[in-house]
Amino acid sequence: MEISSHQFHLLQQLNEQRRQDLFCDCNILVEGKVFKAHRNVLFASSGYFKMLLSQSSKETSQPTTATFQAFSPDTFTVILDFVYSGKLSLTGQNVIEVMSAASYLQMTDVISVCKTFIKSSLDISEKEKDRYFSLSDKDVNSNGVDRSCLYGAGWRAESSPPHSHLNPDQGTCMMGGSAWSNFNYYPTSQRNAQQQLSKHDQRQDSIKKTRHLGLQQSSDIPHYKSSKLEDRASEPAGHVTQSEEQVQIETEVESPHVGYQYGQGSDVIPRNDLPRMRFKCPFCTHVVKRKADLKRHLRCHTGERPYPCEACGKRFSRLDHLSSHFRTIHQACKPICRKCKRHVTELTGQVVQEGTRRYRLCNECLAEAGIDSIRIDLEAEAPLEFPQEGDKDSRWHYGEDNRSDVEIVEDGSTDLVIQQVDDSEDEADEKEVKPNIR
DNA sequence: CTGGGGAGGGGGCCC
DNA sequence: GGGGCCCCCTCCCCA
Repeated sequence: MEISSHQFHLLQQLNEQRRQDLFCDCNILVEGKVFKAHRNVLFASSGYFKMLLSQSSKETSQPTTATFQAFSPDTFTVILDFVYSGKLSLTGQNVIEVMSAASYLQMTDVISVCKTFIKSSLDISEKEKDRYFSLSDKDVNSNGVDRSCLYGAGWRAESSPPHSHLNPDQGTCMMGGSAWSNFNYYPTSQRNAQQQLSKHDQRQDSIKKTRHLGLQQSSDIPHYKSSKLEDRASEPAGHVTQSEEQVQIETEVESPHVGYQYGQGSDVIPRNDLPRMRFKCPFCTHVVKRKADLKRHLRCHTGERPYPCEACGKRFSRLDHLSSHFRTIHQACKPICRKCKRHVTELTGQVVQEGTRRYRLCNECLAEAGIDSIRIDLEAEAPLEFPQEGDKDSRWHYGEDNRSDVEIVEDGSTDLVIQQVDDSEDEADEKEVKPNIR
């Protein structure tokens, strides 16, 4: 006989012990803030802690201490609360950093829920947009539902409120009906709600001279910087609370006389232009016309890099960037001498290979560099091309398990190979060989 | 320290 | 919707 409430109560007790600092044998230091927890619980919840605690399990008499700089204490609070309660408090502001931290801590369930949260936000985004245009749904966000979103993955004994189920694998995984809706179309609402500025946003700032919103990003996503976090936090005047903003937003939604606010008032998109710009990024102020473009744009927030180079292992967020990288770095497609920049042909130049990198040199520069005497590696003369679909034996194939964010170090000193330039063949390769992207 | 060039990355848009 | 190209910008390395 199984008592279903036992697990829930057990976790509740553990959480209580944590709060009272009872039997806590692990200290987690996050940016100076100390969290106390139980090794057993952390071990069972996180692949990272499992590995960490396995290694330090011999010294059980000493409390284990783990230090993190990759995410903020607030983010770790969300994670730890989830570990001890099965409830994940996601909001539009924290979802990226929580997902990033979960990735760091190897908590696949949390990652999965975050992804669902993001995905669902897009759906909501689209629906809300439709509502915006029709202006027929006067109930939009008028129910006062908190915009933060609570995901429960575990033992919720209570009956579930009428929320939509997003992820069956997460147990009673729920999300507030109109959560995020306001993040999707009304940039003014994001100004104060979001805390950090992504590199993307910074760039937008510099390019378009519009003041964009920040996005909270984890510091372990290298190309995001949080340097403007403080700037955001100290932004003066005009600051309104989220609830105050919500009122403003609702006013904007419901009043046909109010124009579409974009940015901080400096850029106002006339309502007539709205139908052309349909998809609003939930994390920043970026608006695109096509859903596919938004999907692509979102990768700059999620850090997702689904396209690995099978030659060097470097990963890219976009197929065309991978393709460009492969042509430039591994195929020596440019008929330009790397040294003197002159145009070279198969007669006037040769391809030089350094590790996985290939480039062209004219005969003069080859002779000047004194590398014309190096033997020609016959194997390296095989055309360097994107492997065909299913070509698992390709020399450039990097198996799924071998994928790594760590760039493979090229050995340019010993593996220098020269081969004849054959422009026609390269061009043929370019046309015929398509990237092997999965 | 600075300027130039290569590579990566993001957006727009066409096919 | 995906693939791909073009354009532009930033970052980084190197001379």
